[in-house]
Amino acid sequence: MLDSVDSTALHPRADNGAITVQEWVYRQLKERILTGQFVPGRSVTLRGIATMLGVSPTPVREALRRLVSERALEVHGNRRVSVPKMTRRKFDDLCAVRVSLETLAAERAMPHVDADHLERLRRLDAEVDEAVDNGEINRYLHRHREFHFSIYELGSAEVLMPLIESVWLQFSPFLRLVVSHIGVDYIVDRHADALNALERQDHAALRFAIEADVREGLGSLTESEWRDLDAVTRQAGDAPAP
Amino acid sequence: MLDSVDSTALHPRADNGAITVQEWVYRQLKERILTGQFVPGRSVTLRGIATMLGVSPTPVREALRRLVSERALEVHGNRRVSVPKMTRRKFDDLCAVRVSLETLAAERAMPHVDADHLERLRRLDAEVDEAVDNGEINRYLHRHREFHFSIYELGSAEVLMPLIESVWLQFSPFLRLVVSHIGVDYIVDRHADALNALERQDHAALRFAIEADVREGLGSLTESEWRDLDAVTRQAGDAPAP
DNA sequence: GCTGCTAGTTTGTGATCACATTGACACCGG
DNA sequence: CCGGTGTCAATGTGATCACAAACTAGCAGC
Repeated sequence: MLDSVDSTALHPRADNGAITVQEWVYRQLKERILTGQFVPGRSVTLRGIATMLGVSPTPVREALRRLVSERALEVHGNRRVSVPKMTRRKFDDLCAVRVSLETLAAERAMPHVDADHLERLRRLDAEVDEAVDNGEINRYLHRHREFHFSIYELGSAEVLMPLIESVWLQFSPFLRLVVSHIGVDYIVDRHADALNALERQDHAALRFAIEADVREGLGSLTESEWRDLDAVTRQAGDAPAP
Repeated sequence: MLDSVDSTALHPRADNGAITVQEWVYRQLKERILTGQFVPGRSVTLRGIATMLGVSPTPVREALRRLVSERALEVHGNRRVSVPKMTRRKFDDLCAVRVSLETLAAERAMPHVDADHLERLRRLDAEVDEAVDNGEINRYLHRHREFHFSIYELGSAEVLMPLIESVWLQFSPFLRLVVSHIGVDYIVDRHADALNALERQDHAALRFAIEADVREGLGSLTESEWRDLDAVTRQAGDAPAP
């Protein structure tokens, strides 16, 4: 259990900042999913998580159900829950929804963006590029996510953000799988275009940049790469990503 | 408790079709929310639901958390959960997301629609009109929902449907409030246009019809109507809709 | 050698209990 | 008459327990 990753990951509830155990477990699992530490196909057991985090099964069950609701996990007929596997069909749907939702979110964020935000976004983008250059997968995934969400959260936090988060939760384990098996080198992004559009307040250009960023990011997986990934997920019964 | 509404609402788990109590509770509450039996602002207590449905608090808590995840309910700082109140801001966001998601879903459904589906949709639309003419609010809400979802479920069930459902869960209590306080007479829909576009396989016309249906449906609430609805929800501590 | 059955283990589910926190309401002092 | 305070009920939370279903493994029989 050498993968105790995050800031708030002290011991079970050492922090005690008016946060419930269930909420804590939920955030732990969500973070692990978003950073791809749960590989698609991996089955998640209730007592396993409970003992891993040092809590009772009750709050774990609630956290798992929340994640199932958000489509980050799925339940099978056996009542077992696991990280959903990716299919081409689902991948296409996710891309389409990402385009639809994230262009809308970006457009809505545009009026609220100011110089400080732009500066912050540029810094994040620079860190993304840096992570790509150095081949730092974890840092790339973190910054990439931070960049996108830093835009979207400006406009409409209440309605759009949860939906986009749900899509990312479905997307991320697969993304992690791809970048760790195919490499981070082929990653292309349109962050610079998006930032310029944001600065010029150009709605159309922003939409185009976001759409291109989503579509080109992983849209061009070849047939053989799909088969390769399929083979990887097939043997995934356990064991988190390296 | 004279509002035991639905088909599957026998006694607690008299059916026993390999369905968990938690799932049953979830569906019960979801149905009640979608049909507007929980008015915005109403606070929902755990033990209250538990005794109402004749089960223990445990599965109720899980069902509530699922609904919170789907934004059908919200938790306050007090840990109390309630049906969220609608704001103009949120309403606008919901409309924009509905347009974005549902036009996409309709477009994706188009290739899969055949004569049987069209016939079924026409029948549903006729029932919607009939319900409007007779002022049958409950029937209207049911058929209206059935009409839309019958289109969307054709195309992409896996990714899009849950998102659309989440939006409808946020939308429906308010919709019920509106039609029951302002009347069902002013309701306009573009179902006929959508059906024609579907038949002609006209993507652009379909998108336009869906967008118009969403935007015109409740988009034109006047200032005084908003105030009126606000006054209604303000006094909503308890008591389901009539 | 392979299939089918059976015992033991694992896992999810739900009820119950104990505890902490919140909210309500009456009471008391000003 | 009003505001503060103490008490009690109500509520959410989480651990534990008992039970049922599912999976595993081992053995017998064909």
